[in-house]
Amino acid sequence: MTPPSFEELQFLHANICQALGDPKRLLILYALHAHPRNVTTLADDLDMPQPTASRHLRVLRQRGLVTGDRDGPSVVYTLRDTRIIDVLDTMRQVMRDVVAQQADLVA
Amino acid sequence: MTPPSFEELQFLHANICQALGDPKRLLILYALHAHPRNVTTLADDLDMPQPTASRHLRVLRQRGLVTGDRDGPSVVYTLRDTRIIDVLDTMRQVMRDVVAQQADLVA
DNA sequence: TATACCTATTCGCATACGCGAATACATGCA
DNA sequence: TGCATGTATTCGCGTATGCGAATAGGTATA
Repeated sequence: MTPPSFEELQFLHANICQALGDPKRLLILYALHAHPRNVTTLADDLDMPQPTASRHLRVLRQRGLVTGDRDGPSVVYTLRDTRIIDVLDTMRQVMRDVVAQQADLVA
Repeated sequence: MTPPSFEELQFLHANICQALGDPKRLLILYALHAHPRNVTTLADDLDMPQPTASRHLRVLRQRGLVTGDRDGPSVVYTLRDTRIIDVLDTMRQVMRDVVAQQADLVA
């Protein structure tokens, strides 16, 4: 993959990185990866107020990371691209390695 | 990989995601991936003030994404884990696909 | 239309973040 | 010890972001 220009990195930040910039949104992404849900159910499952979940879902939807399909009175939200989960899992592994390496320095 | 708890996601956010939360830091990571550099050279190459580069490097260093090794009067910064670049490249591809899909909706 | 349910938005506030400018700190050499 | 080079930090400011609370909007059914 060719190295990105600063303009592309600005887009990347605005469209993806910024969306990953809140732990509750990460939690929502993993939850929707487990299975799609509407806002009320999601908010209840994740123990957060419905407006909070709705606001976070808007951020994720505007950036195309989740889709919302109306089903009668409710809107079912779905994770659009599972590569996002791959990305987050890789980050988790990197984080673990970093922590392990820092622990070695102390030992 | 087992699903993460909210606590782990808070750590992930604080240690990795937050570090990727500025386009200039993404630029720095790609630049150091190309080859290690000291702060002054990096700032000059990326056309940003030296204190700005130093501040961003501190964020990346504190989270273990880059390392700084002193070499005489200067400190050479190196990307610690190239999986970070893999992660960013995957994000770029996801972004491109999202944009392409949005373009299809208009066409 | 009226009602109930689900979803989205607005407002005010507090917090967090990045920057420019200036400056302090550290290292190596004469 | 001075001096030059390179690095890191502090301060004040403006901006961005998330939240709680309240409320507005939208959809289906009677």
